[in-house]
Amino acid sequence: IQQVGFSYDWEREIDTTDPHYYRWTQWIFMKLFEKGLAYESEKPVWWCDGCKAVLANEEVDANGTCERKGHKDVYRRPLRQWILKITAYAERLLKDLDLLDWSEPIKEMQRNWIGKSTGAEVTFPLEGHPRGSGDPETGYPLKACGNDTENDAIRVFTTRPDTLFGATYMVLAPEHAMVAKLTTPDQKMAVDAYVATATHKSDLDRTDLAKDKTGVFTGAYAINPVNDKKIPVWIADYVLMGYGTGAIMAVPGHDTRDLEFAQAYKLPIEIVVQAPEGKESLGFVGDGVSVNSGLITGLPTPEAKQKITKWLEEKKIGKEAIQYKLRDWLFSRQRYWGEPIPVVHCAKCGPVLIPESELPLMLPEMKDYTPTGNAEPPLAKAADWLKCKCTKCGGPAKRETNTMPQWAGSCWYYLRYLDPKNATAPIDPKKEKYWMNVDLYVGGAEHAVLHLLYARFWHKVLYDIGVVSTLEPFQKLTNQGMILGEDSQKMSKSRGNVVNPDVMIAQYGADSLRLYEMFMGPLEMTKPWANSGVEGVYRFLGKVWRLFIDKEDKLHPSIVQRTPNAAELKTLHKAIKKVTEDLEGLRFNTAISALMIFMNEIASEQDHSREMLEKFLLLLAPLAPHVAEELWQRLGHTTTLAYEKWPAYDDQYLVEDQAEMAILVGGKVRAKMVVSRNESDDAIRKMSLEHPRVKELLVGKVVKKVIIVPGRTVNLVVADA
RNA sequence: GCGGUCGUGGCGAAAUGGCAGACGCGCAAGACUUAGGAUCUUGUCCCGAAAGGGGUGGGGGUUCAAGUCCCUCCGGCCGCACCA
Repeated sequence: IQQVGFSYDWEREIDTTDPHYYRWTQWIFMKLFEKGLAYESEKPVWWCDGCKAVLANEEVDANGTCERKGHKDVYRRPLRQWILKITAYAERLLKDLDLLDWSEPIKEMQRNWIGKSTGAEVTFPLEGHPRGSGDPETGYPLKACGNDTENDAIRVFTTRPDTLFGATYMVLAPEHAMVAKLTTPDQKMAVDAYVATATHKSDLDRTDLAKDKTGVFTGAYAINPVNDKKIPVWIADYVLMGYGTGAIMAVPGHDTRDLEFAQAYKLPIEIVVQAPEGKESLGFVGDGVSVNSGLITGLPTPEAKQKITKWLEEKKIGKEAIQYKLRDWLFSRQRYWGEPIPVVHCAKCGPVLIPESELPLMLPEMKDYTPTGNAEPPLAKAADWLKCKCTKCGGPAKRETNTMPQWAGSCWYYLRYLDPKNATAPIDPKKEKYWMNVDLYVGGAEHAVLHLLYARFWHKVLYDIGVVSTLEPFQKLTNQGMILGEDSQKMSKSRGNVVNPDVMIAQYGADSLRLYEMFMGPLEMTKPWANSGVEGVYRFLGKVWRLFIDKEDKLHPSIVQRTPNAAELKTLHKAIKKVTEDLEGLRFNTAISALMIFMNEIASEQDHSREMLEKFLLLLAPLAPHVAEELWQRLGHTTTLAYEKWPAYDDQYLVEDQAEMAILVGGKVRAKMVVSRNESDDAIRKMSLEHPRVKELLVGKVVKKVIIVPGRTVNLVVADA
């Protein structure tokens, strides 16, 4: 049986400074590059003028303050970066979630993060570029695309093509490449000023929903292709460059944001969807019936969407389209520590991979690997290392100075862990086949999106190039809940509520700490720490110890060689069954409580069967391994209990001869009776009706029905006579 | 705003739709002790002397039976957040 459990503590499981680990991580990058899944692009990074350094996202707080030194002068600055094209795998990452045994909330988080929307792309010609000025074949301006300044049309994405007739204006993101081209001379000053402020705003300012929407008219007009109406083109920062085409058709009648904007700037608003009975049509964003909408008037929203999309396709001015919220993955860091990216830059050939024979490419030894003071990464200071030859043309070239993020190693450590010393391949295919995929992955919910999405992406790429044989890396995923401080707040140094495990171990031992963490409550639940709780499980372990060991530190004389009696067997097998099933389901808290019940039940016995106590130790072992192992040895065993067979339970010992049943009259517990196990339903019915207390209650009533739940309850359904 | 999740004693929590509060903490009383912050025993949801009654965030519903299923409202936590 393969039971591989992993937790996200990978830097302890893998030697991250191992040159071979560098080699294969870089090798995977090369495969990504070869497949066109790694590309360079200008992307903004946080720059702190005070530190004179690039900051990581987590080093900038919500107000745009540098968390290192508290500098206020942090802003976005575009930088050449390596990007991985995770969006090319968006559909597979979404679809294959169905193959996984993960909790629904985590799957849902990934689905939201990937954010698939189905709708349509529609091309809006610009005024002054009539039909025919674009593509000669279609007779329509098709040269419409987000960043193409040769456009004579604007392309938008919408999930509501059925509201096209209500599109009364258009909005471009301030960064949209068409802005400069479109803007009329008299609007240029206003537009330039708006664009300048927008780029200096922090993301937080821009996405603050509480703030009023702002924007500027460009002076240009577009034509709504469904009704040939002339509509103004605006720019506004509520439209994001990073999603869709960076441009929208605004339908103020049926989009909350567009409505807000239209009201602020007195733009026309048209109602094109009739809301259902009792709801206001203005601002209605749900499904209704199309009105004032030409060929789709009278159709319910879903059908209207279909029909208008088909019409757009026929006219070659639009088509069905899918958009994802998922963005490509910014993969480079301006840090020293990290795997160097195995690329050289040649003036003639551009970015080129180094030869595979040169792997691993290690970091150069540097006296000073602090930031350079400009946006260049620290490696830019390693002059000798930097100089190299172009792989393609042999001419002079420079090494890439960005390094990989920590995510790189964490994306495939679970594979390398199975074959950590392999120098000729990332992993031996035989080992991969034997072990993969990971049966159980335990980690915090903080990895729900980033790590678990990145690792799945790499895994799928490795699948495509034949390195792994499974579509997904982690079959079952469980998120352990966070343990809060005793004040029910997140543990943090600043709150001073951090519980140090070393202190706990020194005071109570590792088994007590471990046992308490499992006993606190369900694994996946957030729960507060309580020192008194540790005390409780510590006492339990003390009780166990004293059961085996007497005051002279010798094996307790009450442990004798004898067959357990029926009562003991019942106690034992009850515990075996419960612990076995609970461990399977990761319900450690109730497994431990079953062991406590076992202890309570045998507490009053004069002597104990050795055989029974040995089985008990085996049950305890996974939960408190040190104590269990020590007692195992004290019993005279010379080998570890780790390799002993897990005890099996036998249902025959669990059968109760008698059961106490509750008698319910009209749904309320009114009496109790003891019945033997094999009593027939008829007999039970008779006994319950003859119970003196029940007889009293039944005066003036008739019993209409009797429902018997074996061994538990008898419910007498009554009515007035 | 959207998505998710959770509301049960003084506290952490149990409970295939079938006797709510298992187990542990805390508390109380007792035992053993020179002593106990060690250990053991007993008790501990609320009202009530008892008989009995009430009780799983509020309200409604389904069911012979609801902590559990459905609707609705309130509150906490987590994630995303102007995603067109």
